[in-house]
Amino acid sequence: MMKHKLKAYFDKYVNLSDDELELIFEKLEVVQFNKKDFLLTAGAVCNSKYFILEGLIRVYEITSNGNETITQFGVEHWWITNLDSFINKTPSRLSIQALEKTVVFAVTKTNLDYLYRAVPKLERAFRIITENMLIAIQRKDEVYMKKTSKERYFNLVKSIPNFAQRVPQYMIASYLNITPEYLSEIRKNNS
Amino acid sequence: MMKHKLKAYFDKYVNLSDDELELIFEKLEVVQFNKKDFLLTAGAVCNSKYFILEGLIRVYEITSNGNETITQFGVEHWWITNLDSFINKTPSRLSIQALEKTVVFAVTKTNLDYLYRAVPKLERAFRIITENMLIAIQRKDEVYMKKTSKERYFNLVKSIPNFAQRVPQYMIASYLNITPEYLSEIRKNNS
DNA sequence: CGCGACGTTGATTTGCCTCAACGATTGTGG
DNA sequence: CCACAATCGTTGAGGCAAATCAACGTCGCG
Repeated sequence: MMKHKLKAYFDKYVNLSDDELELIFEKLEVVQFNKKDFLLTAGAVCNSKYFILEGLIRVYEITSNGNETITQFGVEHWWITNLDSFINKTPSRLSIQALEKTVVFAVTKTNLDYLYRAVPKLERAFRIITENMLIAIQRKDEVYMKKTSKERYFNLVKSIPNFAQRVPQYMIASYLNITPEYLSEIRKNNS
Repeated sequence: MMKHKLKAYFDKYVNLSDDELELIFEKLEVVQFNKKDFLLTAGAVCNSKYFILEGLIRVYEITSNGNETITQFGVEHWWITNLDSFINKTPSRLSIQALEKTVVFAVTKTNLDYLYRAVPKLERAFRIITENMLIAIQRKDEVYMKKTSKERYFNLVKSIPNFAQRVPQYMIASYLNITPEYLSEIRKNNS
């Protein structure tokens, strides 16, 4: 059941009483998205954080020269949002879209700010979660700044189960910052 | 005075009472580093976070093929640490070094964990600070993933005052992930 | 069935690297 | 305080990874 999943997740960071868990649960909304549905469309302000219960999403941007570049994929148990837009209430240049049928907890900024005050332990949990995201992004940067396209590709497909099967190749290429043509060549020479 | 600077900084995030500020101040240490001194050497565990009061530092790594690559610069009012090593107590592959005479507040993990409990508002402050760092690194990634070397260079030098004067070119090149030779060419064609 | 989305292949171009050599500047020991 | 070495920046020749552009095969879906 949903509430149980939430408890199991937060237990990794803090110990919540049943009352605290209940408070949090009341302020979350379970939302289901179908394939190709948008969690956020470019131009809008990102008003929610999403915790992915199941499914797969992508975060992407249409660049000035008109082609889309994917900045992030999200899978089960990841928090996804446009943090910049969420915090600063600025219009998002990024869009967030479901690539499969996806179920999330959505929490609005208003509700989250309320919860931080009502359940101080949540502040701690998100301090730690955010730190972990920072570490993850720094590790990713190490790979993406210093490694070749080939290494980045194999690093990615082995980090998410069945990734190459779940996502079209041109999206993987976009995320890796290489052209679909070149990714095709990489795959040909290594299979 | 040092304590005043600290108060002004945290006031941006939370309102601390004089008592709370005093508690925090007691657990910080003011440390001065001379040019070329190390705040952290590769192989050691990173036991402190550093808040730069004045000066300039670099974070860098010696890669497997023997040359150094700079992953971060830090200037006044930035928090610097190897977060991965700091949190997980793993040996750091990164080194942190002063590029100018640099004065910092240093806070150990033990003291910071103590302070989170003694001053819950600090948890909030660092939740927000960490979120801001995440936003900053995401913005940096946008530039570094999608832009040419030339664009990255001019983006960097205009973001930190006098940066090109304070840091040798080969370090800037390293941070930008280009060779010193190529940076030289970029500069020749655009001045 | 036909159309659009996706992947592949090949020819050409380009951004950036490698290697080597050479000024200019800095700093340090005699 | 000078001399020499080390550090730093520049220039040029040649090479490679990856992009661009264009064309074509294939598959799934309306």
